[in-house]
Amino acid sequence: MVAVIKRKIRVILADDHPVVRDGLAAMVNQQADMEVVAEAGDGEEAINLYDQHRPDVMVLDLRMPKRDGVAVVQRVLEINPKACLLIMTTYDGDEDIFQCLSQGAKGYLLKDAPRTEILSAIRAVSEDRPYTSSSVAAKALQRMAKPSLTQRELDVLQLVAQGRSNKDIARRLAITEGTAKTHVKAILTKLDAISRTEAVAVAHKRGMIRL
Amino acid sequence: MVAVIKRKIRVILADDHPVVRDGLAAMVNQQADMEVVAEAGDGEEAINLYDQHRPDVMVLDLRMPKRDGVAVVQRVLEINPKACLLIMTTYDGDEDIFQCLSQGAKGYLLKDAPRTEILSAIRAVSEDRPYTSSSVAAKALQRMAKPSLTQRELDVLQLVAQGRSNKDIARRLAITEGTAKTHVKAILTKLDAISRTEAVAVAHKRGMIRL
DNA sequence: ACCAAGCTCCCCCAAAAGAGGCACCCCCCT
DNA sequence: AGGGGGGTGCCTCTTTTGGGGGAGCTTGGT
Repeated sequence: MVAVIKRKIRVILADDHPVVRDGLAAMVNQQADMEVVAEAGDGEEAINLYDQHRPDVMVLDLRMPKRDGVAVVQRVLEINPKACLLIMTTYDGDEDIFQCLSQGAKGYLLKDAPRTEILSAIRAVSEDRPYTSSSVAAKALQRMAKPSLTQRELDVLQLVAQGRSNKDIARRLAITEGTAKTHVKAILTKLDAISRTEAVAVAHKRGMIRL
Repeated sequence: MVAVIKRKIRVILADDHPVVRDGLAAMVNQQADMEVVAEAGDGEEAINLYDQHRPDVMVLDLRMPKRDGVAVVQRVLEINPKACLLIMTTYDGDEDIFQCLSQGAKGYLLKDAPRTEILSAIRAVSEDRPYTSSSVAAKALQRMAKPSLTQRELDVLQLVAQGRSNKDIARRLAITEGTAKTHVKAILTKLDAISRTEAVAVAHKRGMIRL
């Protein structure tokens, strides 16, 4: 075996939990072929550090203070369209992952993934190969079949989830109660729910809303 | 300065995310006065490993597969009423932390706590001193004032959160619809909500239900 | 023994929600 | 020019919800 001289994969970690950053850093730095060059604790920092260091891979938590994963993906890809971004989240079924992936993130991981999977995902993404955990791939297919909500419907859904009445929703969105009801009806149909409360449950399970 | 010979604090880590365990393990093992003696990935394992190793401190994630934090606290305190348990969670406002603390857990931490806070919490708990992060202490006081739900009301609330109608809830709990309505009314009053959907939002925010 | 709390059931009544339908306008795409 | 989707508005009708009570029954504690 001839030792191949190769530059290490340079990694930035972005997660708001110091514990998680430590864990990832420990894992990464133990590998011969990769190293952590910076760590960010929120979205803003992640963007700044990406710009400074231009790493081979950035590992991004989907939910972060200041700017969430989606926003960071957008901004970083503006800075460098070839950026290799690996999204990491606690919850599968998070609607935002699809948004990230369709915007150009290269891979997606669950936080409860075993060490080996995390490391191989980083390697894959660093070579510009997409990596998607199988559970996410499965969900993506399921999702395709299901109708998606319009922006307006999402606005209404958000208020429904807060427990607002149709009348209240109408006032806040400056529309009539009848229109609010129309939107709610559309939401119920699309989410295959019988009542607004069930719609909220479904939407939450699919990660379409944050409570 | 005379070096004081002291046994290290023996720690067990229980968390379903390998990454988090790695992070905590790295932090703990870097300290001169503590060491990780075992790691558990779910509630069952945590209980078994506690029994085997009898550590000075067990750090417990509140949300774990098989058995959640509350159940583990209960069981471990049955095994050893003097056990020093440090609860760790992602979310503040999680109702279960109060249950854990009142059952005899010695401390509570948020996962986004800085390293120093985590380490000092472990040291405090190991000496049988309670450690409660200030944000939790504040919430505990607020909580005192608020009325608590009865078990039956929690049963109903759970079904309400799934979007079930009163009639449906009545069938599942083998009571009349009238009684279901009575419970729902009590829930609305106690949670200070106008509609069932708002009640679900409030309950979720307070961590009284899982969706 | 008694009272309080919790669970159960009942009444009436007003308000809200849900189902079904129709219609207009605007914008984008073919 | 035509078509489709999205947003808006309105109609009727039934069902569900929510608010106000009252009233037994058991259980646990004082």
